[in-house]
Amino acid sequence: MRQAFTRKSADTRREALVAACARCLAKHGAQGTSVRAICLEAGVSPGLLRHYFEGIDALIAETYRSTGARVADALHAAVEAVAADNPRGRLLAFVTASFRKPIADSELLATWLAFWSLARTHTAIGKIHDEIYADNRHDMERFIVACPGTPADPRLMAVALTALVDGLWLELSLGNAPFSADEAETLAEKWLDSFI
Amino acid sequence: MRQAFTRKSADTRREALVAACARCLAKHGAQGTSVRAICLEAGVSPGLLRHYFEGIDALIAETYRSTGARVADALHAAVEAVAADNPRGRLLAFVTASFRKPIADSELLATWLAFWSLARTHTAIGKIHDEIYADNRHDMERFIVACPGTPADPRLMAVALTALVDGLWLELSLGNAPFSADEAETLAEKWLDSFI
DNA sequence: CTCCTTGTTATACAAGTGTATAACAAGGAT
DNA sequence: ATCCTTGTTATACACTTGTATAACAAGGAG
Repeated sequence: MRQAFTRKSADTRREALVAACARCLAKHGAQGTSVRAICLEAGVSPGLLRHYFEGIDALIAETYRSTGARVADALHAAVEAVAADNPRGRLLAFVTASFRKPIADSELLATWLAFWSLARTHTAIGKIHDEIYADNRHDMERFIVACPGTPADPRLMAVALTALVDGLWLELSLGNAPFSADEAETLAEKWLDSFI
Repeated sequence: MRQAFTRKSADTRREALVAACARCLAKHGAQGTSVRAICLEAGVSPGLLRHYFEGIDALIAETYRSTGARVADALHAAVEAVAADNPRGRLLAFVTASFRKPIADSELLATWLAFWSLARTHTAIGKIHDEIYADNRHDMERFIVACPGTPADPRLMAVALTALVDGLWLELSLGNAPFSADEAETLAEKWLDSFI
């Protein structure tokens, strides 16, 4: 006897598969993320994945794009919570959002680790990575130059601040970090005090 | 006909397997690192791995320890190249070594990504990670307090500097970074200027 | 109602995975 | 020389992997 199934539109299915892929990467990491695991998570048969995507790599690439957008949205939401006439507060909000949920999150890190691994070998995914990071750094730079007392080289400042935030985010998300989210926030603020 | 083989001591074989595992992780990433791939790399049959290690996870854990020690050695070698009466120069050497070979290296990053992935789920590997990072941060703190004009909270300073270095190292090693190793060095120096 | 398109499943397949096990070979002890 | 220990290989096994393919079912068009 065949399993009953509901017929859905292509877009809905693609989105559902991307979401399932993200959940899978988060739960089981890159190792445990297979066609079967993803489709089980999506409540769908393995064949359907290949009906909508060229292969599992294409689905992961799409998931990278989607996850990157979700992160960027969360960061911008944090910024929008601060008044427009407080550019320094907005920059600080953009930065410190990385130390709190939903950005600082063990499962998001697991997803990101999988992306980094693939970015190194798979050039298509490498391109997506470059885009996401270029966008992020561009945003960071924009928020930096919006502040009064803009430093001489905002590009380099954005590079440094991004690296600092990434490093702190990584350790917080890995767990067992020898510092708290509050301390990370303090450090970021101190950094701003000295350079901007 | 059986393949000719040379009989070796247990220690030699273990080290050879660890080295092969490291090369494998570097070349093919976590995905492509299997018992068979490692043993092919070591020029040894698959069964031998289980003769010396409880399983592939135990070998990877040992490889993590070994690679961590190799990195720490490289960092300390950079420090020792600077005169003992120049503590600030030694700290800077410790920091900037991460932006040069052999630390800033795409294949080392691939290895490290595999470790991070496993550290999240495998608690035994997580412990090794914590040890390695605690050691590194401890060294960093030691080089910081050795400088004249030690800041109020050297622990937090070490946290921040470690995060900055990690973030810059990560992007440099991933490739296509929008900044050079020289610029990373400049940024680290600027950081020292402001805080120490 | 019937046909036809197509979303969806079930099944099959070849290749790869970690591990278990027995046969083999090398070198020292007797 | 012979035995015995043990390092090492070859092979087998059960399981998972990504993918291909044919059967099936749902819903609209005629």
